[in-house]
Amino acid sequence: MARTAGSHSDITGPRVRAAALKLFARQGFAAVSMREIAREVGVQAGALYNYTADKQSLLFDLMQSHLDSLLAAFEDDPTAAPEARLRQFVQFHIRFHHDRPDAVFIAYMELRNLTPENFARIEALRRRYEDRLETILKAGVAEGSFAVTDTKIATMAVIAMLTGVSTWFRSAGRLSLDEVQEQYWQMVRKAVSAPAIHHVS
Amino acid sequence: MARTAGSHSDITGPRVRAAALKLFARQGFAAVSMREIAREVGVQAGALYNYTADKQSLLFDLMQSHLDSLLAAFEDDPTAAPEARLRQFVQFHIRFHHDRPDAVFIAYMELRNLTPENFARIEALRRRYEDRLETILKAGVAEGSFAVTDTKIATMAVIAMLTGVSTWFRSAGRLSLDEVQEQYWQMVRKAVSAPAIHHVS
DNA sequence: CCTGATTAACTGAACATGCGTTCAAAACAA
DNA sequence: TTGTTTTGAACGCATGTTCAGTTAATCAGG
Repeated sequence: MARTAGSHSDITGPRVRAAALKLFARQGFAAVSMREIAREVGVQAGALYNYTADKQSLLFDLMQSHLDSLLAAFEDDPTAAPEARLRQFVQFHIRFHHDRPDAVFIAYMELRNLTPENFARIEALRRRYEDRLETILKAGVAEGSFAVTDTKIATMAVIAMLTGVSTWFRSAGRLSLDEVQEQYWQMVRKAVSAPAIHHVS
Repeated sequence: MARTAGSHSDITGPRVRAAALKLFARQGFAAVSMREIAREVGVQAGALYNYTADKQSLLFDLMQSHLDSLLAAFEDDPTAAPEARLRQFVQFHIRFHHDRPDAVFIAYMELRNLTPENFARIEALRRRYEDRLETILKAGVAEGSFAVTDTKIATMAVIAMLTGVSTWFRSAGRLSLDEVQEQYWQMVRKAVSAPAIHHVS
């Protein structure tokens, strides 16, 4: 046997990526074999090499397109108030990551399985995303509405806090995503705002 | 050849655990072979099975003892002010995790490589640690010094934020760990405190 | 609408290598 | 001498990747 009925690269290609995404997220890159991906697609292992040079490239491509779409999706309005921009960032980050749990998981967990060159490229993309947030924080500090000692640290703290949502949030749980977004926004807002001057009436 | 000079289980045992900790953290559980661990110890692969039933148990033991020592090391004073207790938690968490980068990495990244039973036991330990923080937050809310809508969410947010330090902090970097601890404490304090009533003079 | 040639997609077997684990035999420690 | 610790070989099976061969889809010309 050889070519199978209905086979077409426009169809199989995305299915290979989807299967790899799912399996890498569930089991980890190193624990997934090419034969396992092939089985998920419904194809023999050899056929995968029409769609990727090797296993490593498959991982890299998944990470790269995740970060590309992350950067493309976030819209920031530099003319808006820093607090509004930050609120937008918080809500966007939580929503975007919630919608792509597998890609998020891979992008954070499988960095060590990248070759040094690929790692550097992924890190550069991640850095660009972090810079988008830091730009907002800097604007707020310059304007006086935010008070953080070090915008780089605050950037890392906020992103870690927001990304952590995906480790525990379940749609079937006690809270809706909207409620979670709102509560995280309140915490982030307070964390970066000027400290309270308690007005005792 | 068989038994080697100087061999002793009191020595080899800890070395096996140390080698596994190091390699699992650097390359991931699935990517490390028993032969690789053995080579690091300076022994043949078969000898490892004097110290662990199998590879899975080795991972579980490392995670369990990490979480055991985490729970044992954190000292909370229920009679102190909630803000002081929270400050203590923040500083402890950052310091403890900074001192054990490999164990932290494994405890967060390799959960999916545990069998269901082992996973449940590790999760229970983690939950107990989270509960320690939530207890502090609840005390502060009851007392009125903290203002968070949901203490469970705040707990997860704070822990994610603090644990994130280990993803970027380097001792050789721009900031000392003391400075980082202080800045994170300020952000956490503000995030959970009652919102500012801006006093315009 | 049919026929034949060409191209694209896939199979299945093979390659060398590595895997976790077991165990009889051997050598050291007490 | 007894008991502990390690070796080294072996087990069956899985790994990523390559490739000649085979079949389905596509296209050209009537």
